[in-house]
Amino acid sequence: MAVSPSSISSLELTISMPGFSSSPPFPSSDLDINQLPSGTGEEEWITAGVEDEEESTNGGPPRKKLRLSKEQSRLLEESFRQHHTLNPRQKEALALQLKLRPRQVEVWFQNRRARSKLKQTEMECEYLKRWFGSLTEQNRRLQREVEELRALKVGPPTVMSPHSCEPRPASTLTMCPSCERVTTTGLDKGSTKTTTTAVAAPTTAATLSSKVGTPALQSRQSSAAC
DNA sequence: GCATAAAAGCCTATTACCTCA
DNA sequence: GTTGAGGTAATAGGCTTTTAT
Repeated sequence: MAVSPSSISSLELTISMPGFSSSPPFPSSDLDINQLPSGTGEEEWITAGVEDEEESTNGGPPRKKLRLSKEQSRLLEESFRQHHTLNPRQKEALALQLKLRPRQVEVWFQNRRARSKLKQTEMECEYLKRWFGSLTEQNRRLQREVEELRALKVGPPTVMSPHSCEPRPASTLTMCPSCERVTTTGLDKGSTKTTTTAVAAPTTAATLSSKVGTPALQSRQSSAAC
């Protein structure tokens, strides 16, 4: 599974496979994530309120939550568009540029990847729902069609067999009960042609089916046994 | 070369905090 | 002023891959 990160936008809906380069995590004993970076500039730190005093009296640092500035967010997004993962150098450079700690940049990228994936999953879910709906509709239509054909009760066209000189059906339409596909049995000895009526899956579905078995794919796989 | 432990890096789930209606 | 929902920074734990022995 490969993805070209360079072509991915911030809300890209392709599957992202993370790269394998990032910096080692900074243990909290080495670097307190809530500690203000030296020379802090643009980021906005918010103190949490009442409990802070209790914590600070207990020896712990007051809890603070970082709010990234618009400019920091913009730069991070821009960077994310170029790479979904950062190698240690990139992370270091970005952290320096943003006046953040590398760990914070790393965390931001992790969360950003998670958000991307969530968004993608939601859209895939929507897509599959719609696809299912259209397949159901098509199935209904085809079943109606079959019923109508049966209702006609017209005998199939006959031809003369070259061997027995007896009339026999030119072809017979049958439907597989499990996969509900129409099978045409022709004249030739043992020639059974299966007519595929599957809906052509759009590109997105093709992408999906590479990850999970789509209904069409599963249908195709199951009907292979017919 | 093979086995194994440690390190590194990522993902996922969750928490904690903030903002806003 | 209070409350609940939503957004997001940060944490914890687990898994996979890489590296050193």
